[in-house]
Amino acid sequence: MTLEEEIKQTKFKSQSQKAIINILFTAGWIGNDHHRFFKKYEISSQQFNILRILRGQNENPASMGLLQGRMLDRMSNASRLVEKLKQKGLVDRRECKIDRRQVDVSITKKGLDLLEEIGSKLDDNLIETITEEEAIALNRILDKFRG
Amino acid sequence: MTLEEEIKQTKFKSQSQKAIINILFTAGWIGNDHHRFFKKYEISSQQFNILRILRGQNENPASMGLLQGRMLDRMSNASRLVEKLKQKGLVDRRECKIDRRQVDVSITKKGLDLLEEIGSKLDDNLIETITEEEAIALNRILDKFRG
DNA sequence: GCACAATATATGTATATACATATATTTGCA
DNA sequence: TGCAAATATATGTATATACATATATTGTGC
Repeated sequence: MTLEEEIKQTKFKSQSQKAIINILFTAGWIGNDHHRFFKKYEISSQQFNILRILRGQNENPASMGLLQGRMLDRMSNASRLVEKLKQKGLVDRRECKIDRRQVDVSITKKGLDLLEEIGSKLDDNLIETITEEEAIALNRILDKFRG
Repeated sequence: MTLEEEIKQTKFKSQSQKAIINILFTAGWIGNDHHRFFKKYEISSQQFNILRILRGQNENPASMGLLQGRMLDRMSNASRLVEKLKQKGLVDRRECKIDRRQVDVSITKKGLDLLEEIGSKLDDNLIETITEEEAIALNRILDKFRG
């Protein structure tokens, strides 16, 4: 369905203005898909994002600041997400010995197992509707869009 | 900045997988911009969206169902957003005489004045970084992406 | 006409977010 | 060294969302 059909709006001031709305709408569409997918594993997509960043650290713990810098949705509340993950036993959080303001966050065996279980199912979930060339063009234009 | 620089991630399974992350990241980027913009007017972007839909109704009231169908972020809670707007005097909500399950929601003079005040400042806010041709390509690929 | 299904909206609960502010610790500089 | 500025994290508050459920009203098949 075209954007016009989806939100029943026919007039846009420009293709750029329409693109903005299209990006927001498509992100919501993907977000709903992810939300439903992760529900099976009792985590949110944001919590999954943190787990993946921690795995990428290869044994090195991450500080809250590092997590925030790599998260898709920036700003605040890495603390609260880490707290949720800790309650589920998926991460460890301990005081950083070198700088006691910081905390060392690391993924647990249970967290790694969960990531393993989820595996590639996430992306398999989305059928490939666009070609490699289109994906490359999309990435280029989005990067340019953000300036 | 490229997506890789923004989220400090260098490996993606495919251009499509990268595009998904890019769409989510860019939508968050736009969302932050909108959030800051609308703060000046003491409404949220979702509340603004509802006001704009109501203005598009040209005097005809809208039901909650109609609002939900046209919102960017679907599902539930049009009720709560309308309640917020009503408290600010920007919309009216009354029982629908024909079907008493429904409610007739309409924009007030104050609501129209606010939309007028915001005017075109919203889009002026975003500098045009991509060309018309790129915007057209972006819209086409996003529509195709959603299937 | 009436019982029951379908529809429209509202609300309770859990989650996530932005922003402001609070607290603890470290750094830097006179 | 001592003390203010900077930094890292945590938390309070308001907003928005998904989902489940509740309530009121309308439609339908018998």
